[in-house]
Amino acid sequence: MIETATVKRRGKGRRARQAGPRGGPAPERRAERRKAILAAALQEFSARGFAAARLDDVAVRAGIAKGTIYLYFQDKEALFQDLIRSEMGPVVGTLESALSLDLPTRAVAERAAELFLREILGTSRKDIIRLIISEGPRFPKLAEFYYHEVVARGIAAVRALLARALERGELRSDAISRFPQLLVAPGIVAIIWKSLFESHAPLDVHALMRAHLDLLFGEGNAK
Amino acid sequence: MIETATVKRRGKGRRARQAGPRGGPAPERRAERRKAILAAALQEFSARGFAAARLDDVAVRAGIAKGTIYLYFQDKEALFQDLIRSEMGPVVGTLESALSLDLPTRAVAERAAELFLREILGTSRKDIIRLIISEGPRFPKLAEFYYHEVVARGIAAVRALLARALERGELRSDAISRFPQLLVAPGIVAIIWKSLFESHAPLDVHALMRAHLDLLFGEGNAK
Amino acid sequence: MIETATVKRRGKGRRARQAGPRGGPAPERRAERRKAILAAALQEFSARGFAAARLDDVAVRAGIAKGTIYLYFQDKEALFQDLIRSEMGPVVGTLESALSLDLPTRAVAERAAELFLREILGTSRKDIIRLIISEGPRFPKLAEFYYHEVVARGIAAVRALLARALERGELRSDAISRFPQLLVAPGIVAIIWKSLFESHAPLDVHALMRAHLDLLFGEGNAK
Amino acid sequence: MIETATVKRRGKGRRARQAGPRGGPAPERRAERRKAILAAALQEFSARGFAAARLDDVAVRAGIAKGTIYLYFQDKEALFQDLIRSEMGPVVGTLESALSLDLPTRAVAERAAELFLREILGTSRKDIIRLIISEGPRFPKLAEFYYHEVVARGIAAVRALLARALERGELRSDAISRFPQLLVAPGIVAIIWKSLFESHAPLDVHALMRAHLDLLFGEGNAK
DNA sequence: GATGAATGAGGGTTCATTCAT
DNA sequence: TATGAATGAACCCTCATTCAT
Repeated sequence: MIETATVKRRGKGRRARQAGPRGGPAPERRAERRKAILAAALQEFSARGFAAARLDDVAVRAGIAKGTIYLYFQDKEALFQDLIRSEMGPVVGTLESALSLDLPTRAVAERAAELFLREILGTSRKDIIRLIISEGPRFPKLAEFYYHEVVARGIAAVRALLARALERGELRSDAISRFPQLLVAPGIVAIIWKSLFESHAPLDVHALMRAHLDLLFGEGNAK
Repeated sequence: MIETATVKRRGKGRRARQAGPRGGPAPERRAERRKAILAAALQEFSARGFAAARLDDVAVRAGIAKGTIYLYFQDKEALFQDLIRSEMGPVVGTLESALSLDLPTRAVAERAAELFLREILGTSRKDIIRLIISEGPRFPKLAEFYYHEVVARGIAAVRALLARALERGELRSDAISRFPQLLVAPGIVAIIWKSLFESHAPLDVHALMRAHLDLLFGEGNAK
Repeated sequence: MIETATVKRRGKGRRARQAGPRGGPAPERRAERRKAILAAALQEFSARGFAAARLDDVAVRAGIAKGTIYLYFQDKEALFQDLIRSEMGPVVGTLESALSLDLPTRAVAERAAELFLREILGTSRKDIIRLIISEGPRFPKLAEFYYHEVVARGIAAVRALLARALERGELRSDAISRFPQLLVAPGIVAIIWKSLFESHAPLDVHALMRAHLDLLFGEGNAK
Repeated sequence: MIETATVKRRGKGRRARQAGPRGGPAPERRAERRKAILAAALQEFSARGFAAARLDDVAVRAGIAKGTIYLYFQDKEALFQDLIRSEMGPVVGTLESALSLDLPTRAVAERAAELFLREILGTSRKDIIRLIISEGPRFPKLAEFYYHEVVARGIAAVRALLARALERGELRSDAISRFPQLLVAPGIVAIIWKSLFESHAPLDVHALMRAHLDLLFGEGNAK
């Protein structure tokens, strides 16, 4: 087949402008729009999934023209990935500091649970997590990012906390220390339940988390 | 018929024939093909997700022509829903009977865990579960079906088991009795972990499940 | 930037089917359609140029649906390139045999000129040549193909003819032998003239060619 | 105003301002910018063709903002047409005076050839000619302009020269007198060759032109 | 029934053109 | 005057669905 060096122009080369020369004519107008697009994208992506979401709808929801999206994001995929990253980045730090408080372990765990309820389950970040679960296998680099930036850091923080707890004799077993996934599992399941079954069988996530902690630490209340 | 919130392009007028006029030309040839299509569909859907999967690829994988799919399934959506239903139905019964065995509760739980590992995590059924998690919000009727046919029945069986266990004093608390989700959560997380992070951090699901049961029942082995 | 191995599916991989399994259900129906598309494409491309031509218009002109084009050609570029190749290939052979006739050189040249007038200037092939001139720089591989398959072969044939002519003393000089471009130049110019200026100043190409041959061979008539 | 057969999207209502209200804010700054834009446009148009060239790239190359182009030119098409006209105008005069020198005809022809090599083939004007060849059919008014302002004047000058040459017996035949295209043809072909085949088969245009003149005038050197 | 060529609506992306600053 | 962000019409290409064979 005859191939050419032609016509197909900008591959991933040209990227959405990051900041105009002299600072750009709209200093934080730009940031606002970017946020509006990300917010709209979150809604559309989480309502329809990556493939089925239409940038047309994202634009309408963001109150801009379709082409404008491309002034802020390379393409649909970059929009998706930027969305994931911008939403998840901030929480990890908060989580890490919550886990490193010098309090009785159960108390720390309860703070973390509250944090999860307030900052994740109660916000659109839960949708981000669903998106990662759903689309991760199709976006290996995104899964990798999420693993390194969120999961691995979270696991490390949990392990540090639990090592101390074990020393202090606050834990029944080293099970969650070896498998921090066990600590988080109910949170994940809560997210999934709420998005699939909430209308059929509402779940009292507060109570679920309390029961979970009771299992781990024995009954008791550190509040 | 299961309806969804998704948009349809062409009319839903004619439906896939359910049985040939005069008895059908191929008695169980028909069943074979149906299975081949479902198997192919499972692969494509779980590799790409519902929206991005192409019926063309399903057909190639099933070794048939594209149009043939429409002799067996109404449309792409029906294929997807039939797939979910045909795969998950059978397991529930097995699970129910495993949970109703008259053995020490820990032993029953271990059987159930083995069953999960063997029949779900070790097979393509884990992909079905991922698909439900991913696409459920877009297919409310499917989530409903899954809730009633799988989740609710599973919960009922677990509750029966645990009620007995509580009476017998085999459980530390009534936590999982009130929230059977806690029992299942590590299994869900294992499925997700394997599809997203296995290459970055392999997970020993056997050990994970054992640690989980240790937490619930205290250390010990009922085998 | 996060990259993925994702989503972007078929690059140039999947090619337009070349022939169905059992010969294809439409034996030469396929060839007919292909021709219809090529004919339509020729019109659109030569009327608007490669970039500005719309496949939509090609489809309408060919009497088919837009998507059908993609059953026959990989993409717009492949259609363009196939067009050039399918049109120019055949003529070269005819030209070569015309040039190798064992006749007085002037007679051979006149046959070639007639051939040019009849088979190129008088047909849509002149548009192909214009297209190559116009788009060649943007399609280097196409220019290469054209150079090797048409130009180089033409030059070789001309050189063979002229070498013989020089031996026989039929030529005034070895100028065109060294620069066969000189032989062809008026033909090229005629094509360009007709497409640009014909309406302002009609050109009698017959007379032009005769005058050209007179210059090369001295006045005389071999017919 | 030059009109074309091409489609316009937005209205042609407002035109590029030709001179600032109260005299214009920048006296010949304006001319400089105009030149910069034209130079940039030449590069982009000749590299990509009219349709595929992007005004964005023109602006970048000219070191201005995209919108600024519209302060100097009506629209893309006007820019293109102004480009052609501004580049070709000047040469014609030079050519005409070269052709009207009172020297032996062969000498005049050689001067003209040198002029062509130096002022056209050796500069970006050759790209202008390629552009006219390529886009002329889509811009009839441009072809008309080019015909009247360049071609017709060139032909007239050539005819005058050759009439004198015939009288003086310096020409073998009246062929080129009747068809001045024959005189120019090798130049055209050289332009095309260089843009298409130079990398495959370099062409010695000097030698080509000399051989051409030898054919017309018989061997000899008037220098 | 089975096939696969054909259809055509749809969506991502581009880019000429406008206009608020 | 100059800027460049914003617009939105277009266009290439895909793919679910149909239907003649």
